[in-house]
Formats: sequence, structure tokens, C-alpha cells
Amino acid sequence: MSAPSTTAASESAEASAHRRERRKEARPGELLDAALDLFVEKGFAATRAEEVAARAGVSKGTLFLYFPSKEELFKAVVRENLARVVHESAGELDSFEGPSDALLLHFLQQWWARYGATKASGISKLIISEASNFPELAVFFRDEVVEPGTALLRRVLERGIARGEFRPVPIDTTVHLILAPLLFLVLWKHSLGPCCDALARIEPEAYIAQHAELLLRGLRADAAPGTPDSPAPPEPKTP
Amino acid sequence: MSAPSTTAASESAEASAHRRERRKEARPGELLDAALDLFVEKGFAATRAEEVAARAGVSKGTLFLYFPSKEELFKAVVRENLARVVHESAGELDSFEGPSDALLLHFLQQWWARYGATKASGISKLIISEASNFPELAVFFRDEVVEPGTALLRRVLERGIARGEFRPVPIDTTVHLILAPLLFLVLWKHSLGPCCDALARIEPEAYIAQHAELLLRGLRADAAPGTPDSPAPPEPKTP
Amino acid sequence: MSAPSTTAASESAEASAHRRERRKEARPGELLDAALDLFVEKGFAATRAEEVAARAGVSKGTLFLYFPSKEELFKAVVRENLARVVHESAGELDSFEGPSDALLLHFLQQWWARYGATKASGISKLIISEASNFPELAVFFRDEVVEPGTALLRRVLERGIARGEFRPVPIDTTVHLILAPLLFLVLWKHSLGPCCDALARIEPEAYIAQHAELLLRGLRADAAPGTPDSPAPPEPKTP
Amino acid sequence: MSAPSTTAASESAEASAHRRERRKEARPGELLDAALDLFVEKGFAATRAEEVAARAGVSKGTLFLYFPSKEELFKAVVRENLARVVHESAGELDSFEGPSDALLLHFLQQWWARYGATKASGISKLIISEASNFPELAVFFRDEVVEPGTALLRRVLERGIARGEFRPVPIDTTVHLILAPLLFLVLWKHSLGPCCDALARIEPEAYIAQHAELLLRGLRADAAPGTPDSPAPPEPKTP
DNA sequence: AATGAATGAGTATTCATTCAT
DNA sequence: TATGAATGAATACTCATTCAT
Repeated sequence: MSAPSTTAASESAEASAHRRERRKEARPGELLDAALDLFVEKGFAATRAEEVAARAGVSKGTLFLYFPSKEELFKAVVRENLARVVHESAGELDSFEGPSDALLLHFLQQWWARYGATKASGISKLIISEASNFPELAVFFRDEVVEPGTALLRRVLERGIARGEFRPVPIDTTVHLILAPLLFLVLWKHSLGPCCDALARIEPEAYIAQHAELLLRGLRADAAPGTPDSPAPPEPKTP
Repeated sequence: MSAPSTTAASESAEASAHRRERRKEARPGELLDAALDLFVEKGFAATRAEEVAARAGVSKGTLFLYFPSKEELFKAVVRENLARVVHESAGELDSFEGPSDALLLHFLQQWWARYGATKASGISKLIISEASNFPELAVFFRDEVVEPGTALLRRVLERGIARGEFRPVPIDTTVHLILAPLLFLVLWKHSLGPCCDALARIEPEAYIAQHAELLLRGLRADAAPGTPDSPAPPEPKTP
Repeated sequence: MSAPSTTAASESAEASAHRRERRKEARPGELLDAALDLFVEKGFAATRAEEVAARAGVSKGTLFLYFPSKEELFKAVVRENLARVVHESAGELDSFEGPSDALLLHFLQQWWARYGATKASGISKLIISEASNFPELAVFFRDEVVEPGTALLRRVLERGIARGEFRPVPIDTTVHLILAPLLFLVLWKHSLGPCCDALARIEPEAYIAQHAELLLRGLRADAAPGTPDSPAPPEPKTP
Repeated sequence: MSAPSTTAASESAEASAHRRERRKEARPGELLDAALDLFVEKGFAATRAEEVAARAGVSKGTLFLYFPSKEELFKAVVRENLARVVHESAGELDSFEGPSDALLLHFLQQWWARYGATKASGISKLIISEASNFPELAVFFRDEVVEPGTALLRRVLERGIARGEFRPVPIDTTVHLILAPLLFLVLWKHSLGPCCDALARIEPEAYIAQHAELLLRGLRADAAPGTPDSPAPPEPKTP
């Protein structure tokens, strides 16, 4: 008890300094989170900058301390959330050993767990809505998400076909057909879902499972050997 | 008949009156067309009322003569285009005779021809983008499009299952899985497509065909265990 | 009195149409006038766009209907008022016949009557205040006012020297020395004058007259012939 | 003196304390300097407080530690620099012995050396620009600079006239005519000059010399008899 | 019916000023 | 003292909407 006050004082000083610093470092993240919520919910134009700030618990001015404009905030939201997704799910699949149908199933489930189920999935709706107003972002999305994602799936399909597990199918088209229900799921979640409680609420896991089953039945090369199966139709190539 | 000039005059007067009337009646339609284009391209908020008027060839004031507000114009655009879609494709399928896989194929192809390929398909993007800002429209969309559309598909599936042509599958989930690639197609067309020329351009007919093939393989109830596999499924013919 | 109502009606319709049109055409001028007043009085930054509109008797929005931004309004004010001045006083002096001192006196008096005494003279203060914020305008001022104005004076001096009426003096420097009191006059009028009522109010005409007299005494080549007058000092040329 | 280390330590402590103190005391001066530069260059409104602080090498907060507001900073800048100017050149002229033309020449050259050539000359531009926004400063300027300055010049003229060296001229008007080219010089330096490099750059010394020569020729009472000179016009007195 | 000049509520953005550290 | 993160009043500018013609 000799010098507790001093200790306490310096402790609290440290603590509050820490708190302040932590807040400062956390600010951009908090703002991006708030902005993601609002942009996804209401769209870019209908979201007021002050609202974003308010939801992040700061004032209007603070927002512009971290992002020079609403547009830059929007871009940051997209980049931040996309970057996270893409980088995480990168190489993992290449080291997979086992049958290709299990691999594909794994891919679908992981996609849901890592992206579809998270707030970040709202980005898909954002991009679709604002692609023509932010072409720059659309290109970014294409390069950072669509392209790597389709490349991943393409390798899965090629692996399956090479190993004789999948029928030969037109790769690119099939990739899109595999992704479509995933996109559908997140769009439903962020657009019509909230308005259609009354109607069939989609159960993501069951939906994914059923997608996988239907898909794998469609893909599997379990035709009796010797049966001259329809040869792989030529992939439509863009000229 | 005595004075041909008079007749001619009245004729031309009639004609121009007609023309003017037709124009007058056409006005709202021209405005709705222009508005659909712009709303789809840029979204609701980013579309300026004056632009819509200009594209329709009238002045700003005239727009508000026909529609009391930009919101009402938007709703009218959605309603008009949705109504068109739904009413046309109603009963036709019920009178279909023939195998269910052909029926399903027919459904998919018709959907593309009658909706996906038209300007109206942009409505899907609009609804997805603005659902939370126009819940009323989302409900309208659910009731007028989603519900009847899924009901239609549901009947097709039930027919196929009842006739032993399709495996028993969870109906609602499968309906969504059938619709998802269709939605994907129109969203691609109206959002990322225009920005991604360089990347894989999707060929709608081939895409639909491949969707049908994959889907029908997944649905068909002909996999007798141990039985050497299904006879070659009918090659999807693109018209 | 047979159809007075019709006549009256068409007259009033015409009149109001006219009034409207006249107003529309007058708007930019009214706005420029209001803006000149306020910019001169308070400076560019301290003048609020809405104030300008209010003084011109219109609403904020209307201002931006005619000028795309406050900066452009400012530029228009400068250009409009400068252009007027310069073009008016152009060639007149060249056709002058008579002694050069009378010519110079005429120049000074005209300058006051046509520029110094008008609202437009406030532009000088504006330019001086905002030159570094609107370099573009400073250049415009240099090219459209300073350069032609000094050229005019230069010709007057050269004429006087050539005719033996003026001593040979360094032209450019002297031109600036002639202009300086004129500038001083308008700056006084628009800056300190209003604050210094108590102090000596400058009487423009007397001031100009005294400037002319002092100047002409300094310039006149009436030194007794044979008196070795100071030779014309070399004009400092910028390298 | 026993422990040099202690001495050294305390010396260095003292020194650094001194240095810090000097710095502390210098702060306001550094801020005033920075502010003068920026205010002169860009005007009051276009100068950001943070910029001033940055140029002075301190943080935004520190600025407001020394000056309660931007307006007060501005006033301090003006007061500080004006005070400097006026007090220095006070009595010196009264003790001058010699001809009045030499005295006047001395005045002009000193004015340039002590004021025109220094940063403080930018104050003139500031006052002219902001007189109506800071009437208090305009009055201050009038009382502290214009009035004493003109009084000084007035005495010079009166001396010359009294000694028969200058013609009798209207004093106040002539005072303004003497000052005008000086003001012109500093305004040119701080406004148009920087934008008009290409155009005639004014050489201050030559300009002042020429001003003096022209002026003295105009003032000197050595007109050859026979010239029907105008008698001194009555000075216009403002009541 | 059609026009387009005018309006003014609404919003992004800036920046002097404060205050916890 | 000194800092710089945070604030919010102030202001330029937009655009749906009105209305006199």
C-alpha cells in the first residue's frame, strides 16, 4: 500500500493510452463493418455517410478522417471483404487426396462456411447492384474472385475427369452451373429472404447438400464401361 | 364527297389525331421502356428522372404528368414487366403431354426465350438490388413471380416423380436449384457481363442446354442398381 | 370593346411569356451583378452561394442552373467585367490629335470615368486578393487588362517622346508609375475607404487632376534647351 | 567547481532548458511567421490552421494553445507586423538636415528597404483583401500605418514647401500620390508578380529611383519664370 | 397536354476547435 | 506543454418535383 496510487495511476494512464490507441487502430475496421452492413442492406446510394458513422459509434467527421470519400469507403469495403475470402481459400484444395466427388462436396461446404455464411457474402449483391456504377470494382471482383474461384473449380472438374470419376463435360459452362446455386443462396439471403419469411425459407446446409447430390449424380462417370456415352460437347469458346 | 379537299383534310386531320392519340397512349410505354433500360443499367438511385424523360424523347415535366413520382415510376416499371412475364407462360405447361424430361427442358428453354433474352430480365437485377428499399415490390415479386414460377416447376417435378420418371427429391429445394442457374444467367447478362467482355462470355443456349443435361441426369430415376446405365439421354437440342 | 377580353387575355399571355423570357435572359446578368457586389465586398471565400442567389432574387438552385460552380461564377464575373472594360477603351486613343500631355490627361480621366467610377473597378481588388488561388484568372487579367492597358500607355509615352513633348524616360517603369495611383484609387474605394470615412476621403477627380499635373511636370521636356538633361536611364530588361 | 561533470551536466541542463525556453518563447513568433506567409500567399479563408501549424513545425493543437482562434491569429499577424514597421521608422526623418528632395528620396528608399523588401509588406495585400471582413483591423491599419505614414510624408512636403524647395501642392492628395507607387510595388510583388514571370518583372530599386525622379521633377519649385504655372489649388478638405 | 425555369430539401465534405491523453 | 483523434457546424451542390406559360 506504500505506492499503490502511483501504480494505479500509471496503470490507468497506460490502460487508457492503450484503449485510445486500440480504438484508433480499430476505427477503420469498425467503419468498414458498419458500412458493409448498410451498403448490403440498402445499397450504395441509399446509405448515408452519417449513418455509417453513427453505426460505428463515431461522428460524421471521423468517417472522413479514415476514408477520403464515400466512394473510397465503398471500394475499401469491397476490397477488404473480398481479399479476406480469396486469400483464405486458396491452395487448400490442391492438396486434397481422395475421390473427386468428396472434393467437390468439400468445396461446396467450405464455400458456404467461409463465405456464404458470413457477412461478407453481402458483397456479391453489392457488386451485382453497382457493377455499372463502379466498373473498376467489377473488374476487381472479376480478377480477384470470379477468376480465382472458377479456376479452382475448373481444376476440381479436370481432376475428376482425368481420374475417370466425372464424365467429360464442358468445363467452363459447368463451373458456372456449379456456382450459380451458391450465388443464388447468398442473394436470397440478402435480398428476398428478409422479405419472404412467410415463404419457403431456404435451409443453407440442406440446400447445399441437395445441390451436391444432384450435381454429382449429373457428373459421375458411373456409366457401364463400353457404353458409348455422349462425348464431351465442345466447350463454347469466346472468340 | 363533293369536296375532296375537305375529305382529304378531314382524313389527314383524323390521321394526325390518331397518330397523336397513339402517341399519347404510347407515352407511358415509352417512358417505362426508357426507365427500364436506365434502372437496370444504373440502379434506381443513380438514374435521374431527367435522363429517363430525355431517353423517352419528352421533357422532365411530362414524366411527372404520367407518374406522380420517381418511386411510382419504378414500381410501374417493375409491375409492368413482371406482369408481362407471368401471364404469358401460365397454363401452357399443364397441357403438355410427353415425358417429363422433355417438359422440363421445354420449360427451361421457354424461360430463356420469353424472359431471359428480353429486356425484362433486367427486372431480376433490379429486384435483388432494391428489395430492401422497396419491400412492397419484393413482396409483389414474390407473389407474382417467385410463387407462380416455383409452383409451375413444382408441378413439373411432381409430375415427373409421380410418373416414375424422376427420383423422389425434396421438391422446394430442387426447384430453387433449377432456378438458380437461370437467375445467374440474367444477372451475368446485366451486371458483370458488360464489364467482363474479355473473360468467358456465357453463351445462353449452350448454358441452358448443359444445365438441362446435368439436371436431368441428376433427376432421372433410371439408375437400377447394378443395371448398366441409362440409355443415352436425349441430346438437348438448341433451337 | 367588342372583344376586349380576348385581346386582353392574349396580351397578358404574350406579356407574361415575354416577361418570363426576359427574366430568363436577364438571369445570368443579374446573378453576375449580385456576385460582383458580394465578391468585391467580402472576398471569394466569404461569399456564400446562397447569398448571391438571394441578392439576385432567386433561389440557390437557380444559381447553379446558370453557373456550374461557385468558381465558375467567379471567373464569369471577372471575365464579364474585364471584357467590357478592355474592349470599350481600345482604339480610341490612337486617333487622338493634339499635344501628348492633353492625350495623357484624357487617358487618365477616361480611365476613371469608364472603369474607376464603375462597380467593375472592384475587380482589381478581387484579382489582387485571389491571384494565387485562381492563377488562371491572374493570367487572364494580365493578358486582357494589364498587357493591353500598359501597351496603350506605352504608345502614349512613345508618341510624346517621339514628338519631343516628353523627356525620354524608361517606358515600362514609367507606365507602372502612371498606373499605380489609378489602382490605388480603386483599392482605396473598395477597401479602406469604407472603413475610413473619418479620415481623408479621396476626391477622385481632384486626385486624378493632381496626378496628371505632377506627372506631366515630371515628364515634360520643357527644360531650357541646352540644359544637359539627365539622359534616359537604360530600361531594365528582364533577362 | 569540484565536480566538473556535475557542472557540465548542470550546464548542459541549463543550456537545454534555455534552448527549450527560447523555443517556447519563440513558438508564437514561429507561428506568426508561418501564418504571415500563408495568409499573404492564399488569403485568410483559404489558409488552413493545420497548414500554419505544420509550417511552424508544431501540431494543430499547439496553434490553439497560443491563439484562441484563427481570427485572433490573423489579427496578431497583422498587429505584430504593422507594429514592427511603424515604430522603426518614426522620428528619424525629423532630424534630417539637408535638401528636401534628398529627404524625400531617402524616405522612399528607406520605405522599400525597411518595409517593401520584407515579408511584412504582404500585410498590405492582406489588409486590402480583408478590410471589410475585419473592419477592426482596417481601422487599426489606418491608425497605426496610414495615419502616421501620411503624417510623416506630410511633414516632409511641408518642410520642402516651407523651405521653398517644393512648389506649393495640395498636401494630402500629393501624399497619396507618393504612396501609391509604393503600394503598387508590394501588391505586384505579392499578387500578380508570381503569376507574371513572363511579363515585365518590376525591378524595385530602379522603379523607386524613377518614381523619385519623376516625382521630384514634378514637385521642385525651380520652374523657370515665365511659365504660367498654376497656383497651388486649394486642398479639398473633408469635414 | 407539354414544357422547362425555378425551387429547396437533402447530402457529402471541409475544417476550425476541443479535449483526453 | 504538446499532441492529434474526434467533433459538428457550415456550405457547395444535386435533383426530384412544381407550376406558370
